[in-house]
Amino acid sequence: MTPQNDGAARATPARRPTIKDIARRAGVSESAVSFALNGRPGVSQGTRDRIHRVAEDLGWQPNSAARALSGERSGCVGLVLARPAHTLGVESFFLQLVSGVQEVLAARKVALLFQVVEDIEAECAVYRRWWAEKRVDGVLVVDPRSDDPRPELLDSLGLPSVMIGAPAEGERQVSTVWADDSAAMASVLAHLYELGHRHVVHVAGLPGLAHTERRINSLRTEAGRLGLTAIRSVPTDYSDAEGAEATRRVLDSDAPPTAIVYDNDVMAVAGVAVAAERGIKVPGELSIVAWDDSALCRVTHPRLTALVRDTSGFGRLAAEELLARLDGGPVRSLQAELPHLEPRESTGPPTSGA
Amino acid sequence: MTPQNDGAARATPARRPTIKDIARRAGVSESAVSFALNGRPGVSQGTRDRIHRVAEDLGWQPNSAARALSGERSGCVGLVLARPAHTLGVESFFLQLVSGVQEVLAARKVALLFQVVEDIEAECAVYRRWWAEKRVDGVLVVDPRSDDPRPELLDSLGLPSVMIGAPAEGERQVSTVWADDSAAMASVLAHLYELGHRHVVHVAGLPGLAHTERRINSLRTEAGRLGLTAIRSVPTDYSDAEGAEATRRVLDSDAPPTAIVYDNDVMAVAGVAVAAERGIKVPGELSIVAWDDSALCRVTHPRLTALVRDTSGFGRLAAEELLARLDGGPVRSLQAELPHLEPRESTGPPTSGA
DNA sequence: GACATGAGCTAAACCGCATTAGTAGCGTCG
DNA sequence: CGACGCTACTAATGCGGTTTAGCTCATGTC
Repeated sequence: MTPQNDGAARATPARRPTIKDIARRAGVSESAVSFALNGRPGVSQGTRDRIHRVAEDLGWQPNSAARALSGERSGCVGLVLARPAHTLGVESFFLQLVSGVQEVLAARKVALLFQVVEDIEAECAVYRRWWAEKRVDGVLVVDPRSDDPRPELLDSLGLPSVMIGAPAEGERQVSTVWADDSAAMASVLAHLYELGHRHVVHVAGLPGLAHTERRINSLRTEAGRLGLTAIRSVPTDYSDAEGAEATRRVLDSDAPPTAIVYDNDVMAVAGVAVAAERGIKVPGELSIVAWDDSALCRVTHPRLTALVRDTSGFGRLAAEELLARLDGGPVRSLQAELPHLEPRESTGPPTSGA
Repeated sequence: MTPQNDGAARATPARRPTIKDIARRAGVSESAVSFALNGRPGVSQGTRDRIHRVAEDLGWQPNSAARALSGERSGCVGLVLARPAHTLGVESFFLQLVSGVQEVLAARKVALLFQVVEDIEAECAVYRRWWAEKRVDGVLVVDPRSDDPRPELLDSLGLPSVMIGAPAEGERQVSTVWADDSAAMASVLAHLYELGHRHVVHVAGLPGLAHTERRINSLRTEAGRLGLTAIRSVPTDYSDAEGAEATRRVLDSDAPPTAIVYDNDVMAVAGVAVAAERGIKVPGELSIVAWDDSALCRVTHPRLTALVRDTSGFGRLAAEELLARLDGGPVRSLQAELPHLEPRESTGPPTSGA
């Protein structure tokens, strides 16, 4: 079509304008342009306006590399997701989180560098590389663990960072944004208790994750407070397969529970499927609660009672905190809005008390 | 803990080594270092080895900004996802795609810039900005539309790009990586036809999307070939809500279908829920096929017959093509492996032929 | 022995911007 | 009226690489 493009050759459609071009057109020096465009003093209002007009005309945008090289900032923040590829299943949490993050970052013209890796070692390697390459100004860290090597690493690299999901441990230079899983678990158990459930099983997520531990501990504490003994948590890897397997195991036990709380939506749905397989009525014979709401929970039959969080709000909060850190703000620990329980059709009074 | 860190102040943990440091330590000029580290001629093997050793010792990594500024490349490619925030529901497709993309990019030390925006106008604005800022070397474009403004824009910007999902339209300098939706739809219809279905409804996705159009057209063509008349497609926005709504409508019609093909997994699951609501047996009275497999399809009861694609393989292919373009390769149109149908429990012969 | 050749290296320019250190012009003050 | 300070600007430098031009020395050639 375009005759000058013979195969591999790429056209050079329009040279990017630089401040030099602006300087020439406005009849001033490059420094004056730089001052004007960055709102620094040293230029008269008239000249400033003229420079802005010319820049606008030319459609100038700062070359991010040049800015990163001379200034401090790269204008990027990073997010690494460490998950074995096969685990990247149905997980609405992430895209929602990221969309919240973007909302805040985009407004400040900060880009998000995203990387998916296999495991936490690879994740640490990415941080090191990004740091060495000076590719990012800071990072958002997800899936905090109970014995997490990342805060120390990030601290030693001096890479500003925000942990998403768990309150700080130790005295690291790492902000945290978290939701109160303990209180949330308490509210779930209270809901089930009020309905009359005395025997509840918690199908938990990965044991290494900090929020898993907190949910498990909270469940134990609250059960003690209510005088319940037939309460326990069983660990899984969050997959539908293990969720189903755990469900079968607890239903097969001598004293099956009257309610199950699942640590994510996928496992909860898998649990419903197991119940359906066996002809167990939900919520008549078994009540089910999903931690984290999603389309999934509204799509099954019966629709699932779920713990709703404002995930994208969570992302916004985290991004704001990271930007604040980059601007020299203090290390903080921020708490997101408390999740609330959305009762739907999968929970009800047990038919026969234990 | 660390006494020198008083609040906002960030520590400077270790200066990043530069080629200057390497040059000094190796007793050569900076240019020699650059030549050696980039495998260019002009340095003896001995010196080259020495330089490499020193670089290794110092843990040197090229500063991405500096490299971007002097060289051509920024070492980043971009991916923009245009979705209204509330649509970011259960969608395994993306994370899987991205994980495949990363696998290839990471091996070449190319970073992925990721952005979620509201709509396609915002998406175009992001491309313009990235181009002007010289932030990315190329982009991956998803969700091709039947009348898509993006290829023209990217072409005019001279931004190397790969469209994921649809074959090229027109003569743009844009590579495409796509799956044969037409053939896939034909195989789905053949499967249902063999089982005895003569009345099939296709609950389609967004009408504007190119692959939606191709599926619809293929369905019509194939139905014609098989002599079927009671075949149609109904459009939706991919959400579980519209999927359920469409299901109710077609089941309420005068001549309800014996099988429904859904354009994604979420809607298929919603369809199963609607059937359950009404006591319609799946697959006895209604067969259901989901386009795109996911944990979701294996988690419901009955488990869904689904069209399986190697999504992360798709991502790998796209990333490889983009890297090839960046290396000056020609614009190509690559076809991914044909999706295959995975029969599970949601399809079977209809109880009474139409 | 004069000269071309090429390998191996260095010096210097450059990428686009930010920033620091001037400098010219001008009003003010003692 | 010269010292001083202020405003509005320019020149120069640096960020960390890549790249081009040039320089030196050994070797080969007729």
